[in-house]
Amino acid sequence: VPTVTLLANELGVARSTISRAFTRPELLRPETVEKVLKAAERLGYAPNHTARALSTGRNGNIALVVPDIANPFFPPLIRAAQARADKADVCVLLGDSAEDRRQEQRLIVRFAPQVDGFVLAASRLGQSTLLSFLARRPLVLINRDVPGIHRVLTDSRRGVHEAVEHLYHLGHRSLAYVGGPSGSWAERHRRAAIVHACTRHGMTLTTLRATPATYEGGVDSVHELLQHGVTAALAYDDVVAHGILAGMAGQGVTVPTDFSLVGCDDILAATTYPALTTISLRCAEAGEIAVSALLDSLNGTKVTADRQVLDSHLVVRSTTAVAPVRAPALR
Amino acid sequence: VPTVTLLANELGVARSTISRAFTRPELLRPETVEKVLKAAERLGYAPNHTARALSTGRNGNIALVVPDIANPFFPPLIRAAQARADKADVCVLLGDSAEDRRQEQRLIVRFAPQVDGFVLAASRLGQSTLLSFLARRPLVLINRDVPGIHRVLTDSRRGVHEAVEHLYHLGHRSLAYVGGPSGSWAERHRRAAIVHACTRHGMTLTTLRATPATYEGGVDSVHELLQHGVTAALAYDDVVAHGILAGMAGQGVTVPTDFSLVGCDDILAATTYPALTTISLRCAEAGEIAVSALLDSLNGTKVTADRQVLDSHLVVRSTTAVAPVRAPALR
DNA sequence: CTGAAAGCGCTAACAA
DNA sequence: TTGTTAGCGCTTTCAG
Repeated sequence: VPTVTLLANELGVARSTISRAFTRPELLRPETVEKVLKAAERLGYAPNHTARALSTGRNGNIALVVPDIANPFFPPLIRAAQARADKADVCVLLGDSAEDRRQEQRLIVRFAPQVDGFVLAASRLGQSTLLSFLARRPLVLINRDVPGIHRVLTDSRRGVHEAVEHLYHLGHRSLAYVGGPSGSWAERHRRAAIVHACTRHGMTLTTLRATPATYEGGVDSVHELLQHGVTAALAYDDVVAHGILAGMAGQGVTVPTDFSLVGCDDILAATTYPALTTISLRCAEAGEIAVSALLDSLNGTKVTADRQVLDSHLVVRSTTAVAPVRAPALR
Repeated sequence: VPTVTLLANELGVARSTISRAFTRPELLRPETVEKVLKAAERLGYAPNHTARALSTGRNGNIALVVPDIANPFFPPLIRAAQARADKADVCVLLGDSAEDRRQEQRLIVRFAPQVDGFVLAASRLGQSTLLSFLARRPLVLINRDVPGIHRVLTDSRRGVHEAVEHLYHLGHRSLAYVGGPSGSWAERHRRAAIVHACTRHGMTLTTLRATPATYEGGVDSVHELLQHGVTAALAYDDVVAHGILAGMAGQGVTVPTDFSLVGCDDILAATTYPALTTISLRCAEAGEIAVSALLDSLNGTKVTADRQVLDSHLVVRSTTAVAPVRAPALR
């Protein structure tokens, strides 16, 4: 593996020149910089972050911890986060906490010595625990609202409002909310938004819960859903909605003719049939923004807001239609 | 922050003694170890991993590079890889090459100095490039078959064979293969397997290609697919199959009554409607095995095989049925 | 603008 | 069993 020394000997310059070409090129003559860079390219040289870390005290890594990589909500977020970090020449250590707070804590402790900061998505950790980590390392939260910690939140309120309004205009008057995990910030947030929107539109609201909040949980929830005599439902997220779609088909209920359904997150894009009407949540962007915020705080750039809220909007596709004359029931 | 030097001076011993107390305590007199540990505790000393890495050349990190995190094929693989690494107290640096070989190469070069080895999934890089990286760092490939490099391959042959047989028994005699990206190892492998299986069963085979190999590509391929007068299709992967399913529904073709469809990978589990008959490929396991192999080679444990092939099998769900009397056509 | 030299904190021969 | 002595690869004063 090539090092500064090798490169320096190769070019007949000092090691510091190599170093400067990468860290402070403005101190060098442009042609020198170019010469070094070209040689680096040719010999496959890249600065050793570990060595740099030892010398500067910063190691150019950040950690990203998510509850479940396999949940489709996260890959786009991870991807955007990684791409953003990459632009700043920062590497991402990825952790999957398996939705387990103990595991999450373990990962954080293990990552801590080799990262400059953390992005925690949908953290399950308690406020005080989080605050104690903040004392050690810069920290940015996604979809977890803890005062005092920089956080980026995907706010579904506007989208929920638009969805309820959309359904109202289609003639629906009774709506069900198929909720998700009781511990999650997103769930609390979403539930509150929908209660509010329904009150405002004078819609009857029934709430139930998909357990677990997965495709299967969605399928299973259909049984209960059909007993409530509602003509439409809003699901905790797209995955649950997708399950409901399948469950409905299994019950011979045609969506959207017999029943209207709205998802949340917009992560499945149009990959359901019929294509899912959903609340689009800019969740990939949340990953990018969180990383940017973390990077800023590492660079000492004073961050303006420490609570960044990302707006949402309704995307109408093909699972919502005019309310049926009679609500579908179990057959 | 206390360092070895500080601690050593404090205790009037050599720095190496401090070091040994933490890394090879069996070399020291127990009372010495205890003395050091107690002083460390008192002064709040903890070994600096970065410095240790620089000195030992091993930093307890590995890199995992995938072409696209958002492709549902990878999250389970990443998850399994991360879990396996975690067990060995090793951190995973994740890279997304965006299906771009230049980007892949960039990531590898950037990661190289801070990882002990690489796992490259579905690499797009040329053989010689790969071999040159191998010369620098241990390397394990997933679904890329390069002699001389340790690789783990998900072999779809058996599953393809079972699928063709299954369709044959259901009365199908003409089959289409909707292929994927021409550069990919999986595509070449799968295509060869299906050609072979069809020959063996005396089935007529038509091959086309979903471009791109995505849900949308699958949807789009339906138009061409219906012009070939086949009664069944095998898709490059589950994502393409999922698209075909939607495209068929859009064309008023009922699956499986009018048309039978088989996916590949088994990553969507049963989250399509109807639930997809598919070839199950143990791809998560591939991630775990690749990491294990890499870890073994880092520990100097001689690896037995350098070409690990994971078997596959057909999982019959609900998208295959008795062949229709007439092949469906465009309407 | 570039070179020389001194570490960053730790580990690992080699001695003693 | 413990100490001595070199570095690991990079950054960073300080000179030139």
